[in-house]
Amino acid sequence: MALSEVCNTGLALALASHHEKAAENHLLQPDPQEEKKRKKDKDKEKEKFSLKYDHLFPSLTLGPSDGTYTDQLASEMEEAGKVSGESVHNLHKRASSLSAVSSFSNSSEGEEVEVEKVSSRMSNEDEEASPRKKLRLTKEQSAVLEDSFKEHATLSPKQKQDLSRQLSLRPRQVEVWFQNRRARTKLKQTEVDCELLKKCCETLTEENKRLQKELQELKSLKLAAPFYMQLPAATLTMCPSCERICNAGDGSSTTPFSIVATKPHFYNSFNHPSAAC
DNA sequence: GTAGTCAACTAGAAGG
DNA sequence: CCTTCTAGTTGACTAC
Repeated sequence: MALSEVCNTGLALALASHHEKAAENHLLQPDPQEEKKRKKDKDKEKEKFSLKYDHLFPSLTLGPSDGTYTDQLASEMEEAGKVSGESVHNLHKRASSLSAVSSFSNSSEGEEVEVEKVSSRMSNEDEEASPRKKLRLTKEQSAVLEDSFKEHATLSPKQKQDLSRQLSLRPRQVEVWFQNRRARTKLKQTEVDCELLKKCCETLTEENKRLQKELQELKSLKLAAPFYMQLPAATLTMCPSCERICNAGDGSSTTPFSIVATKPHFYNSFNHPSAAC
């Protein structure tokens, strides 16, 4: 989008309006450089994570132990809940209160390892005992989610189920990932829009300065040569963009700046923000 | 120590 | 009423 287009829209940015959602996906393909950096960081992170927690995996992989399978339980209960009409949220709470275990996977050299860890989804009374731990999605999980997000920024229940199965995540985790991803996308778009507005503002400020200067010049010209004063005021107007004097009755302007030239003479801070600068 | 990132959470609105 | 969404927040973790 050209800067001039932004400016000509009256600077009105309907951020994240529904009709923009589709466009967002195209606008916000991850910056390759940033993506590289992120990958690098994630690799580092993964390596460290593996080193840090690998020793825990065997004991954590044991599954139900004293806690049963919260993930499966939650998912199964979620499925059942759809039938019975019970809220998923409550089901997760119930599942979590039954067992403080959730699963995540960590890949090591392409090998997917299923682990169980202390759940981040605790009931209030459990929270004190074991505070939530940070779950990091693996590179593969993130990649699959990203791919899916590129196709659809929102999830259908079926897609959610499919992804959760494919990635060994709870449907809720997939859902949350998409929510956060949309939020990040929107934030990024807002930043881009802010930059555009900033540039637009700078341009308009410059234009305003130029016009002020021009006005001063014209005033001094008027004092020096009062020729124009002798003509009826209503017949003369100054076109601020093409820097020439023209007749107000003559609508056939040939200036390339037709927008400015056709409605040039009334500036206010509403439709010309720079005038307020 | 602190700023940044991100998964997970909550509250409230919208839509069915 | 339930589900799903956004906006804002929290807390774990990392990099500097």
